[in-house]
Amino acid sequence: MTIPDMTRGRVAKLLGCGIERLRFYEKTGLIETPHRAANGYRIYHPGQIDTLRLIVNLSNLGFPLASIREILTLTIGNKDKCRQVESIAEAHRRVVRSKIADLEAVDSVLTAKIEACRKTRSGPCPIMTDFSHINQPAADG
Amino acid sequence: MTIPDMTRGRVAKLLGCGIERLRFYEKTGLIETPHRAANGYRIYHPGQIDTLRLIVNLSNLGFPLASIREILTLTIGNKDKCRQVESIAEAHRRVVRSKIADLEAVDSVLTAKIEACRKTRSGPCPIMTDFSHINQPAADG
DNA sequence: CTACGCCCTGTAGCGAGTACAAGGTCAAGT
DNA sequence: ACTTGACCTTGTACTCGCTACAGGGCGTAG
Repeated sequence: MTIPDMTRGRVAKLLGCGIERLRFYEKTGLIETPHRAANGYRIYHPGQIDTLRLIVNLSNLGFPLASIREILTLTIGNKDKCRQVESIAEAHRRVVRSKIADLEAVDSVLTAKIEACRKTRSGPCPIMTDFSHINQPAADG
Repeated sequence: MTIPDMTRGRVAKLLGCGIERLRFYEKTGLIETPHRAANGYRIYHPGQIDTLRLIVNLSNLGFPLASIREILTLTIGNKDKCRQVESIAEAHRRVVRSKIADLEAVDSVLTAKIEACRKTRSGPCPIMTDFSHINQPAADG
C-alpha cells in the first residue's frame, strides 16, 4: 500500500476546490511553498493539507483572506488565542448579518416593483420610470 | 435663475455617487459620452441624468451591469418590454434570495462555532480543529 | 496673483480567484 | 518504441464594479 504523492490535483479533489486556488494561496503567502518532487511537481504533506483545509473551509464561509491569515498566525491549543479566533468569527458574523439585512431590503424593493409590473396592463414600465425620473428629493430647494 | 451646467461633480452629488463611477459607466458604454463645454468639461443633459439615475438605482439593488445594459435597451412605454424587465427583475430576485439562503447557512455555522469556542475552557480551539483535521469524509474508503 | 477646488486623461489596484497559452512529464495502451 | 491523454509547470490576462492616484489644465474668490 504505497500512499500516492499528494500532488496539486489530488489535494484539490480532496478539498473540493480547483487546482488554481491552491496556487493562489501559495502565491499570496497563505501557505509555504510545498516540497517539489524530482520532476518539479508540488508534493503536499499532511500538515499543509490540514492548513489548506482550514483555509478552504473558512474561505467558503466568506472569511476574508486577511482574517484567515490572522487566524493562521494563532497556533492551536492556546485558550487565549481561541478567544482571539472567536472574536474574529464574531466580527465576520456581524458582516454576514449586515449583508443579510441589506439583501432582504433589496428583496422587498424588488418584490414591490415586480408586483407593480404585474399590475401594469399598459403604459410605461414602473421599474424604469420609478428608478429614473421619480423620487428626486426636493429638487426645488 | 440660470441653471448651472451639470458637470460631473454636480451629477455625482445629485445621484449620491462618486464622480469616477460616472466615468466608469461612460467607459463601459452604459451611457453615451456627454457633450463637452468649450473647456472640455462634460455637460450632462436631463435625459442622461435620468438614465444615470436608473443605472445607479439598479446597481445599488445589485443588478449586474449586464442586466442593466439589457434593461436600458428596452425603451420605456411598451407593455411587452415591461414583461421583459419584470423577468430580469425576477431572475435577479432569485439570485438575491439564494444569496440570503447561503448567508443564513453561514450564519448558523458561525453561531455554532462561536458557541463551541465560548464553552472551551482549555484545549484546542474548536474553530481551528473542526475546520482543519476533522470531517474528512470516509478517508478509509 | 495666488490658493483652492474642480475638471481632464491614463493607468493601476482591490478581492479572490478563474482562464488560458505554451510547454514538460508520466502512465497506459498498442 | 510510440502515441495518446491526463496531469503538471510557468506566466499572464481576465473577471466585476468600481476606487485611487499621478500629473496636469481650468475657474473662481480673496
